[in-house]
Amino acid sequence: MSEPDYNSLRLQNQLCFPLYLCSKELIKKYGPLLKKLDLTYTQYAVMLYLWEHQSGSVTDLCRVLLLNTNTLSPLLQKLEQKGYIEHKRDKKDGRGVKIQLTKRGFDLRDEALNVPCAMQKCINLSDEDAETLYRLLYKVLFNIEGANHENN
Amino acid sequence: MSEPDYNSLRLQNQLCFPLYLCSKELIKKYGPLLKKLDLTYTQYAVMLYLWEHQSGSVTDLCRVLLLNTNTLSPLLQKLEQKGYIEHKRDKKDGRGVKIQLTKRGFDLRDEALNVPCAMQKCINLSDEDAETLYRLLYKVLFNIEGANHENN
DNA sequence: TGAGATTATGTCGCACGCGACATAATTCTA
DNA sequence: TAGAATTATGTCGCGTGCGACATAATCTCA
Repeated sequence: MSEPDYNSLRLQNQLCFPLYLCSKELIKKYGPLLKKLDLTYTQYAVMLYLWEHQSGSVTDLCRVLLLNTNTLSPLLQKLEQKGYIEHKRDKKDGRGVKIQLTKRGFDLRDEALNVPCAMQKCINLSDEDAETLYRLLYKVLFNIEGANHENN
Repeated sequence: MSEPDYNSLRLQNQLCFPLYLCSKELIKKYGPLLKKLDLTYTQYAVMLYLWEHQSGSVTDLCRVLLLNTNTLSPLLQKLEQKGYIEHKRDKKDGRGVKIQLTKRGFDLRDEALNVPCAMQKCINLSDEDAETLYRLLYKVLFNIEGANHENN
């Protein structure tokens, strides 16, 4: 018997590996920019959601950011400590919590305006490449998330 | 004065966001497959390197995986506890450490052979799309890592 | 209406991943 | 050749991120 083909196990043949590197390194690049806003990357993502939608439940945020409550709950507590958001129990449904921006959180948006531009310059892709990348990433996401829902 | 353009802050206009989701969700998909090998994703990446190169220093692994020693050191200790690798002080240069596979670590490769195939099926991209995605990811990596080296 | 199922949120323990810093060995240089 | 700079590895503290589980409120339906 001949030796099995181990090429599929080479690091350079893994699609997930550059994905992992890219995500990690890009988030690292956000660091200095977001530090000025006293935000981490995940906290920034929550703020992006809230700037766009004004408010939302923990479940809404979980669904959009693909995070579990056990990640989001402590993170939201930290954002509250910073004074950027408020927790409010839903009066109609005592289980639910409504997350809302404070004035300070709302005002932070203007300070964040330069972030996307700086990151775009850092990534430095042509519009066409960026769009292709974006489209393929969502295709992968759709494929693997679809597979998730089949299991549930 | 008119209101600033906040569109650049919309979640759906961030390239980093699907990257972050894709990486996170794909790594989650690896979970059940790697659990059978008693490996996490990052530990798996280390093993991929070692299966390919037989041995390497901590610095080698840091360079390839774009990780810091403060992440890798504890991780390598865990791999040693599992009996997959060995630490050996370099005799010529007392600072260096050589990481080597044990027999058990080496043999694990055969059990890992099904993993890339299963992941490819899960990602479910055409060869052409996969290649384009791969190419664009490395382009971004090159751009942002290049920017890193300028700063150093 | 009341017991079980479901839903929304949260806690606990573990594993990255990083910035800042510590330590030991080697190399460089005056 | 001694002291400074560099290099290789490692520790500490904090912030995700997840699986497993806990708790409280609501819903369902016999």
